[in-house]
Amino acid sequence: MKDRISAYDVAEKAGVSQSTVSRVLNNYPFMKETTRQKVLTAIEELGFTRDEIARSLASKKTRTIGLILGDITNPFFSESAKVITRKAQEMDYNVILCNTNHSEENLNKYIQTLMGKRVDGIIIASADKDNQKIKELYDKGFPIILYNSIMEHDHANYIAVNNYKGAQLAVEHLYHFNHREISYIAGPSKYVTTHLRNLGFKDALDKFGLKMNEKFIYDREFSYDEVYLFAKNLLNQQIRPTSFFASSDQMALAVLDAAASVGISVPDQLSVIGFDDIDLAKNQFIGLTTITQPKEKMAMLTLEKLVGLIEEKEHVDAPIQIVLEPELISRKTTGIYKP
Amino acid sequence: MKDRISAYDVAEKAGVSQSTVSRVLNNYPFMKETTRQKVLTAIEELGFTRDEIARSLASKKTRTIGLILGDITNPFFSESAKVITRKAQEMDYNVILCNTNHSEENLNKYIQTLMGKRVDGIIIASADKDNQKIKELYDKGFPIILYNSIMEHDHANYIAVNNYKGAQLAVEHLYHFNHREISYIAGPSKYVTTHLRNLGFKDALDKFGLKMNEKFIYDREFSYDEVYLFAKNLLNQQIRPTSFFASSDQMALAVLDAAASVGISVPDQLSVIGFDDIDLAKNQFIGLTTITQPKEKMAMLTLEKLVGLIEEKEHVDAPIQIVLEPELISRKTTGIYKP
DNA sequence: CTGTTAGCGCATTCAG
DNA sequence: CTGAATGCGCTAACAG
Repeated sequence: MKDRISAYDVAEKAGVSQSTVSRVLNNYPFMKETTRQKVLTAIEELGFTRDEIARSLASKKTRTIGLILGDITNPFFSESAKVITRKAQEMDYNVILCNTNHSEENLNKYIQTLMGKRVDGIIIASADKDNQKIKELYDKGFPIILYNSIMEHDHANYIAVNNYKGAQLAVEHLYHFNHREISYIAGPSKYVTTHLRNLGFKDALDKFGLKMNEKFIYDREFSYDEVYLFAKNLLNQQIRPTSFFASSDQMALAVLDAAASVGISVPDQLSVIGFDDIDLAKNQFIGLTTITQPKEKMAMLTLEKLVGLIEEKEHVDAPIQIVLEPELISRKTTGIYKP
Repeated sequence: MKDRISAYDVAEKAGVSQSTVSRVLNNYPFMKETTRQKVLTAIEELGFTRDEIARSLASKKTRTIGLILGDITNPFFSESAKVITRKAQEMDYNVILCNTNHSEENLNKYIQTLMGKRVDGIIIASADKDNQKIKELYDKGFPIILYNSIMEHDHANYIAVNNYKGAQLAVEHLYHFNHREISYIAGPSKYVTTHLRNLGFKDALDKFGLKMNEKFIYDREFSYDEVYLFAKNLLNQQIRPTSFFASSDQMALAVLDAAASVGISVPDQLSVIGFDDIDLAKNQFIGLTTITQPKEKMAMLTLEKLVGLIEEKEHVDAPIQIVLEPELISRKTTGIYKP
């Protein structure tokens, strides 16, 4: 690889100073049009592109944001990431993608790395509720927003759905379909979002005078394989639930997988409801009943707010905390229970 | 935000020079252990983290690679991205994710941006077969590898499956299941990979003495909605195919969606086979018959080779061109055709 | 309107 | 084994 062409080379060729080159690169308005053109043609002829690294060092801005998420293969995350990266491109930002596999150790490591890379801001889509690094950054005034994640403490910006209500909607739906034995794939309560869903689930049960069967509750890690095994095992018991509420569509898919593996048909013998409304849920071959999260809107909002924090980080008086409303979409995987 | 702590601050606190701090940061071996400790504790106490931007400028390495792909919501890409990012983290590289939505304009823009950001290398997972920028970069000796993408010309490194054979396997399978009317969701021939699959498809047809019905071929963009509409329309005709071969599982899903929408049951009335073997294909609720790509292996290889190019880019004598073998996995969406 | 100058925070010679 | 000096390629005052 031959040596890079610098702004000095361009300056020399155009017969101007390097700072003039810098000015045209930055669209400085008060310039003689002829010199701008001279520089522009020199840039063209040399095939010059500016070194963003040097630019970042000098300007203290990288126009890069970090996006940390739990699992990019979960459509909820990839669909969100798609919106965020598109929007970012429109706003002239790049995104560094970090996949934690739901491990807090990875999360902290990635935060560290991203800070080292001097990103202008960070979006975190899977944060443990008591993570200290996030709190520290927030308190320092660093632009950081949680996407569908909430902290125990109030030291954070977040944009999320009303998870409590979402869970209630799910239980209501199942109850009205005559289900009394509901298995709940909750996920670990180290996330506030799942914690809130758990609360919503329990309160809804109470409301309908239903008792909770601890054996029907899965509260371990978000792992497709583990949930699959859990569901399969449950479905093989004498006394088994008539329905499942999974706190993500991905996990609902694992339940469907398990049901198919033991020959239980959905929705005739088992109802399944998810959470997220991933694109696949709409697929009529599957038709997953689920709770919508307004992903697109959430993702757009998150990026807009983040860029807002980055570009005018004066008034960080109150945290940004937005909660959107979920909705139930009934499709083919839930049906009326007939004993 | 208070001012950053620099290596000078650390140096001062430790009573050494900045270059010494730099040495411990870079694990320079020939140092007095006591000074190293002094520096280390100073770093600890100050909570110093080095500025990777400055480091990059000085060292001319960013330890960042660009990953350009067509659509992160297509599981084939997100599953590949997951492997690549994990592997990258292990090798101490970061990845900037770029989503082109299959537009060459975006592709070129992203390549430009990434070069500006001084990434050490680029992986491209959706490249138009005659893209000039890729050729230029390759010819300059810049580390760049195509992932499951091939160029018309030979100026490129790539790692891909034998797409030609994959398509043949699919047709063979369908043929042995008595299907004679096969619709093929090909995708645009601007990609060599799809072009090769098209060839494989046609040759297999010839081999079995089958005629190709042009109306059964979809050769436009990879768009879920368009494929859905195409398939739905076809399935509503008097004369309709008895089977579909889709050149990605994502598109196969669109076909299943369309079939469900018109009440055609799979595999009784219609067989569907995909390509990629995304995780979801294994889901027994769906059970998509498909052609495997050894994603994991391909992704690992790609990153290893790329890092190889980056870190020892002396012997770039011959291009890296690796072709892996696909395999057919028969599941539930294909069955024997009974007229 | 444009040139000069001084950093940005490190890595990297070169001395010692 | 360690310090001083220089520069990576650009931005951002400050002059003029």
